[in-house]
Amino acid sequence: MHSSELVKGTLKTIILKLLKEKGKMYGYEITQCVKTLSRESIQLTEGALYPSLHALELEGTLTTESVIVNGRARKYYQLTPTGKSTAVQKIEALKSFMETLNEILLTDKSVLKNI
Amino acid sequence: MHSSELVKGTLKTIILKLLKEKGKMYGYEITQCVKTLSRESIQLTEGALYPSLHALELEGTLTTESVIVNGRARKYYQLTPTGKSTAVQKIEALKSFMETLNEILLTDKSVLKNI
DNA sequence: TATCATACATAAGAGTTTTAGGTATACATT
DNA sequence: AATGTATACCTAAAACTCTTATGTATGATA
Repeated sequence: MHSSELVKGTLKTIILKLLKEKGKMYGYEITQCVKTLSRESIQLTEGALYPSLHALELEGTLTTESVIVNGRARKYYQLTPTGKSTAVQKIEALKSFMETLNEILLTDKSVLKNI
Repeated sequence: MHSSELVKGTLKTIILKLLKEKGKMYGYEITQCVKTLSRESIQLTEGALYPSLHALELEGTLTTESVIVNGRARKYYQLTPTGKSTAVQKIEALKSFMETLNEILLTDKSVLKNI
């Protein structure tokens, strides 16, 4: 299981990535999807997920649509047009950050000697 | 410049990685080293760095040694024996998390359809 | 004699997550 | 019939960490 410390900074980007690919998803579906994709190593908590979704909605990144399926309420989230470009930007920013991190993690003693 | 949101979760691991490679470093040196290694894209703030260093010291991960160099005080930090294994674990955990993230970021519509 | 770089540090406020709890339906098992 | 599990939403207090702003001080440079 990955530490929640690490997941924190990437939560919004993960949500945006999934919505970008899938079109629309509901909260519970997002938790299950992340769980499956991460091979059970990321378990989003609802206390973190829902406030994030609501914040993204307030920012204008997402819109919602409530429907009843099998007698239960579901709230689908999908990207707005501006939300789509936000998603692209956030995803690129994360990739870029990961490249930087990789360089740091590959740094060894001999490289550091010259800095 | 990478968003501080992303740096947050990885700050301690970055510190531990540098100390593991370099043996001992002082606070200001860490900020400059990260700045250089990241090609100016990560600028650690002192308000985040020092509390983290102090926390790591309290946890028993680091020990400190104060010295005067060129008339100015410096406080060197280095890993304790347990700190070394903490560092190795944290670094491995970060690598593992990055692999998981990569898988998520590479996921496309067709893969999600089957989940 | 300013100003920049070096070097440490902290505190109030801001922001996010954790933890714990609440509500509710459908379905399978005991 | 009752219980448990999975589905599905949500929030609030407390905990945690960072940002922002500030403070102290020395050395070098313009």
